Amino acid sequence: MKNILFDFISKYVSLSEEEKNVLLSLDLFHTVKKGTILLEEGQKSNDSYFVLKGCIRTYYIIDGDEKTTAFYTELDAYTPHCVINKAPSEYFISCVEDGIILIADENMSADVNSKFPKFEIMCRKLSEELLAKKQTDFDEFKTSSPEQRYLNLIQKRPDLVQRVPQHQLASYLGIKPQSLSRLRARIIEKKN
Amino acid sequence: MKNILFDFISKYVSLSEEEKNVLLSLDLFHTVKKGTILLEEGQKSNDSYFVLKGCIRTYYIIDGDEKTTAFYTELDAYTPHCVINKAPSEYFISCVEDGIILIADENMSADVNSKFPKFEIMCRKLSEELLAKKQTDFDEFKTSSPEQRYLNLIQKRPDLVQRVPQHQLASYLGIKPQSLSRLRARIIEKKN
DNA sequence: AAGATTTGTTCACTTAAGTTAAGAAATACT
DNA sequence: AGTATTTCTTAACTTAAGTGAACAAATCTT
Repeated sequence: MKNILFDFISKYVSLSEEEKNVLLSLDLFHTVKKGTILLEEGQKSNDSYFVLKGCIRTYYIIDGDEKTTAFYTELDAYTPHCVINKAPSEYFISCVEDGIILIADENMSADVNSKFPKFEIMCRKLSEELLAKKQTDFDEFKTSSPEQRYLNLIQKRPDLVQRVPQHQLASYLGIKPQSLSRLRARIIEKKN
Repeated sequence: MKNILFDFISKYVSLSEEEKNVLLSLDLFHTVKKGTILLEEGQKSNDSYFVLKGCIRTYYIIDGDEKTTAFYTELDAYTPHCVINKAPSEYFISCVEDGIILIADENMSADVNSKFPKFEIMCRKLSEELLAKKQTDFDEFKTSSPEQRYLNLIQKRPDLVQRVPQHQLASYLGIKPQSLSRLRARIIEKKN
């Protein structure tokens, strides 16, 4: 797990042994069980996540039912909105599978960032990159139909379709579970 | 214009006079005419934008017609994806109105960031904030209907509905111009 | 293993968006 | 000012998503 983390970091900055040891002294790694709720609606939090293994999802409860809006899997980093704006969370975060998650408290990060400017640089680069990518994903979503979005998902994140329940995928695609079922049947129909 | 910029920056870090002077020495401010194209599809660029006055939009050309996916107005900062991934742009950026735009070349930013860690911190905070907000906007988009999205837009960015052509708004809302017309008629109908 | 719950599919019906086309209104152009 | 172009609306028709319900399949639970 350490290696996975350091390999990831090395894409942004190169760490000395000392810096690596500082990170390892922080008790960042957590094993989580499927179904564990990491954050609840209404709750405040200072935790950012980095998925080493497994899958976590964010979901809202609107009119009584779940709307899943995002999945984070291996090597995905994620800071919830409530950490940034210091307000109660508007959504839940839970674990789709058993996994290993790195959890970094904001005070921790601030500490490390002020001691090692390298981390500050890494965080900036990573955020800039994720922001650009998020915007592109959003663009793609806006400019395509549910069917195109599903086909696109099969291409870009084929694992998700396997590891995540259909009804969660449906809201991730901005539609109802029944529509996803129908849409899939339609695609198979077209192939023949 | 200088004051607008420094007021904005002061929300993230406090600058010394020296640091302010460094910024002002960089020839960042540009007046732009409505219709000016800042970036074309296929083109490479290192420029980030900060809108002091006016409105810029990003749009794709898909099957021959424009799909507008984002608007940036007063105090919005924006770095195109092609700057981050060093690849040719997949979309255009153009000016919706006459305006004043701050344009920062990446070399410039790198220079300033390495001389003044404060800027690095500001960029990290700003990116983190924008990323969190973008995700929330995306969530909202996914979990609502075109009509809800339009009503939401009237609440949150009422200026946009005034200053931007309907057909650009339509693709921003993920629908066709005719559907936006119909949807607006439907809303007015409901009021009576 | 039996029963309960969650998950996924199908169907009939409703609602709204996509499509194509025509025309009105506003804006830009010379 | 008059013409051309762009922008916006309306309408009829098509297509696909939303809704509610029933059922099948898979998965917990005990």
